[in-house]
Amino acid sequence: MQAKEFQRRILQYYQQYGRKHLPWQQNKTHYRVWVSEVMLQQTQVTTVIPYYLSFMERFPDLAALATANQDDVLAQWTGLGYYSRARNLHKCAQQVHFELNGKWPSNVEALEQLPGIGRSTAGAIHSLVTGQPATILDGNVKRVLCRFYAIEGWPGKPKVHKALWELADKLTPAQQVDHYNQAMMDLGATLCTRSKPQCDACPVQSGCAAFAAGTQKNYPTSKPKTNKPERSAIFIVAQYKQQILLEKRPEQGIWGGLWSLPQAEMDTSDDALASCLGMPLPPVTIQSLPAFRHTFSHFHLHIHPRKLVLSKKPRGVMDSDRWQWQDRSQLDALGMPGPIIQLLKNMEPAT
DNA sequence: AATCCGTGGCG
DNA sequence: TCGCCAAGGAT
Repeated sequence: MQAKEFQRRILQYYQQYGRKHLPWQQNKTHYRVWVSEVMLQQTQVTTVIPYYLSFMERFPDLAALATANQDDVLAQWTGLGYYSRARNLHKCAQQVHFELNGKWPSNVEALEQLPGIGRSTAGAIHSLVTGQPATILDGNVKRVLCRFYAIEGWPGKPKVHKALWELADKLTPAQQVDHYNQAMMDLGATLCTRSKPQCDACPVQSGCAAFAAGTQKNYPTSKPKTNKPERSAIFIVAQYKQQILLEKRPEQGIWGGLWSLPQAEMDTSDDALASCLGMPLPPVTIQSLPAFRHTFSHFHLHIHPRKLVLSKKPRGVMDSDRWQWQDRSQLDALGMPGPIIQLLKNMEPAT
């Protein structure tokens, strides 16, 4: 099948079945499309929608986001994952608002220089907002292309990745690129799905190499397996009256920039727990709460909570701005990891 | 180039 | 219960 015919069918598919009523497809602006594209990185539409609506209510425009505190931005992102996206989103807003006078770059190359915007996201923003030509290559497009051309090899491999970009470039039309790109993502998300693809309804079935061979399920080639290591840590729930001691995590690393519980090595004794927080007084009680496991993108973490009920609020090390006592009823005001929120929510109220 | 970075849904 | 992976980018 020639590129022209492929494009014609994809555009026809868009007319009939393309998604046109997603929240970020209404009142299209750079700001609204950009926020949606970043939220949609590695994240499915149904997960994003409630976050997107809430985010737009809290930060209706670029100025609102650029002038907000990072804590407020991360609080909106809580539970969505990949928190560097939120930090970069905030940085990017500040750059465009303060350094570019609110004017978004008018070409893909300049868009790609902004924090959190890579090649595919830049192409998506540019094409979807302006309608001008730009290539995208997200997970949906990759899956469609891998099947259509029966491409062997995991798409994460640089060689395969490069080949996919070249094919994507070659197939992208000069006209109606916004419709074409949207349709390719819709096709991948609704018909050419990972499991049980609905090939009967596919507009490019007749040219699909995988369909012809009946090997749709073999594409894209899956990632080589690597076992995730198991890690364990003590999480300290230091409670004074109705307040919990929180520690802001460093920007780099897991849960970067979020407020979490102070951590300790597994072999830390109960006596050492209090002192490692610099507490002058021993806590009234130390109680072990049920451990649970949380899985990240690349390791498992066994969380062993220790509850320390304090009779007096300690002073000292916690005077730095990375420490904060937060009222239990106001935990959602800060960006916090989902599992930590759950842990604190499940805990019985203090006596 | 390979690794790091979350979470939820699915079979 | 568990492995897989989904609208990727940064280092």
